[in-house]
Formats: sequence, C-alpha cells, structure tokens
Amino acid sequence: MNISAAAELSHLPVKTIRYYEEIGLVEPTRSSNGYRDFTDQDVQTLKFLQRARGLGFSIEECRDLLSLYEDRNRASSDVKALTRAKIAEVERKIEELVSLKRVLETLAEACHGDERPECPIIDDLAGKIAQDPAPEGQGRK
Amino acid sequence: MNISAAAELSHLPVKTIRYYEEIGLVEPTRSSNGYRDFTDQDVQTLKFLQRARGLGFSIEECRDLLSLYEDRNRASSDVKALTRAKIAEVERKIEELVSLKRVLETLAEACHGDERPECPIIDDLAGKIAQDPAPEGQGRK
DNA sequence: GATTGACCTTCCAGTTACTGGAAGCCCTAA
DNA sequence: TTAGGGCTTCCAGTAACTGGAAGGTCAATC
Repeated sequence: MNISAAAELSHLPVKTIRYYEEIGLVEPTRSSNGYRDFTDQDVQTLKFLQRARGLGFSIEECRDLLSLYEDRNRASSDVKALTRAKIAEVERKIEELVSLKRVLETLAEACHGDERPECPIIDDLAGKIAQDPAPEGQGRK
Repeated sequence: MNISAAAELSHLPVKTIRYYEEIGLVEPTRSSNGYRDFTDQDVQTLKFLQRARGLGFSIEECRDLLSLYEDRNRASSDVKALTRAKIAEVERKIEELVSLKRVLETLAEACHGDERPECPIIDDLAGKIAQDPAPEGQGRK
C-alpha cells in the first residue's frame, strides 16, 4: 500500500512516516515508480511506534522496544525494566511540575492583580524575595 | 564585568548568556577589546530570566515578562494573567503525565518480568489488546 | 620579551522529533 | 489532454540551547 494508506492505518502523519524511514525505524520497499510500498507488517511496526511514542518513549527507546518486539526470544523482564524506568521518569516529571505549580500559585495568590504596578510576581522574579514577614502583626495593617 | 562573572552571579551558563544576547534578551555593551561588559542591571535581567525559565516560562513568555518588568506602569493584572495561564498549562501537563503513568503501571503489573518471551507490554504496543479472558477457567492449566 | 594558560570572541554544527514548503514526477479520470 | 491529487526529494525551521574549532586578549611568570 502507499504511504497515505499506511498513514491512515497507523494514525501517523505522512511526514512522520518518511522521517521514521529516514532514521531506519521502518524499511518499506519501493514500487517500480519509486513510491514506498508498505506491507501489513510495516503498518504493524508503525502502529507500534505510534503507541510507544504516545506513551512517552523516546525514539531511541522505541528503537530498543522495537528490537525487543522483533526478537522472539527476548525476556519479558527486559521490556518491564524499560517500562519501570519510564515510570520513574514520569514520576520525577510530575513531582517537578507539582512543585512548580505550587510556586506559581503562591505568586499568583500574593498578587492583587489590579491596575496598580506593584506586583509580587515581578518582584519575585526580580529577586526581591518579599520575605512577607509580619507573623505577629506589625507590618502594614 | 566580563561574561564569566555575569554567569556566576546569574547562575546561567556562559553559552546561554551569549544566546540570550543573540536573541535580544540582554544587550551588554562591549569593552574596547571586544569583550562583553555586563552592568549590575544586566545581571539583574539575567537573574530574572534564570528564574522565569526555571518556572517554566518559555523564552517568548520571558520576553513578555521582561517588558512588563521594565515597564514601571504595567498593571499587576497583566502579570497575574500570564501566571494563571502558566498554572493551567502546568496542570494540564500533570494530568497527562498522571494518566500516562497509570497506563504504564497497568502494563508493568501485567508483565511477569521473567526470562520467558511472553510480554503483555509488547503485546499491547503491538496492538494485541490482550482481552485477558478466561474469567471462568478453561485455558491452560 | 617570550611563553603559558585562562578567558574571550565568532561561527558552524548538532540536539529532538518532527513539520512546512518548494520543485517536480506519476497516475487516473473526464 | 488537462486537471487534480498523490508521490518523490531536498532544504529549512522549530525550541533552547550546547559543543567544538579557530583564533584574539590578558595577566602572570620565567
């Protein structure tokens, strides 16, 4: 089948498929007219890539997974290890984002958000760590 | 001061500072020998950028924040709006990652992870949605 | 004065994973 | 035969740097 059919079946853009061929993830044969000719197996590979990329595996990880996929003798533990590592990575990213969100929320809450120019967000970015003291009343009203 | 001093004070790599100059985020003057000469104000700007980037603002958002920073008449509501939008973005990313993590965990848990080649992770990636039937016993053993 | 070594400069290329666009075949239907 | 759509390759651009090469500058040392 032609590239557009493969694209439709694999839910990948045509451009992406050409790119995957360029970096050696798929190797469709060519018809006499020079068009790429995808087999059902090629489409399977593309679908595999589409799913793995959607799960956050990098291209290089996909390459590894693909060789495990094609290796009828691989140990499932190898695949599981890759998946566990990816889970840990995702967890780290989540934690980073959560703490980032906390900082942003603190800033947003401190900002009155009106027409006045005073802005604790800008002040914080500028390095004026507001301190925001007065735990026992003593500052401004 | 020279670029390495500015780098130390702003906690930014030298290369990054040169890049920021290239894209117009800082404009240090030049000494007679051609070296960049950073003022304390320039370093303030660099620190500002370092913090804002660390909080996940893109370069273009940093540019906006910077012009708000430099605009003594800006309304704090403008800054707050940018921050709120960023919070929403971070929340979306967190949700995506959480659901991604759930999928990966489901796969990892289903995988026995031993020397045998059968692997539900690979099967899933390959599109064999395991179905995982046999709820009333009937299959092997 | 010469040399060493750190620091500075510019410029080019590479990273990740595509995406857009131009120029130009190929194929089918009207 | 012409129009259209699909296909090809190749080049460039994205985001935000990072690495490296080639070469100028400076301060200290011999």
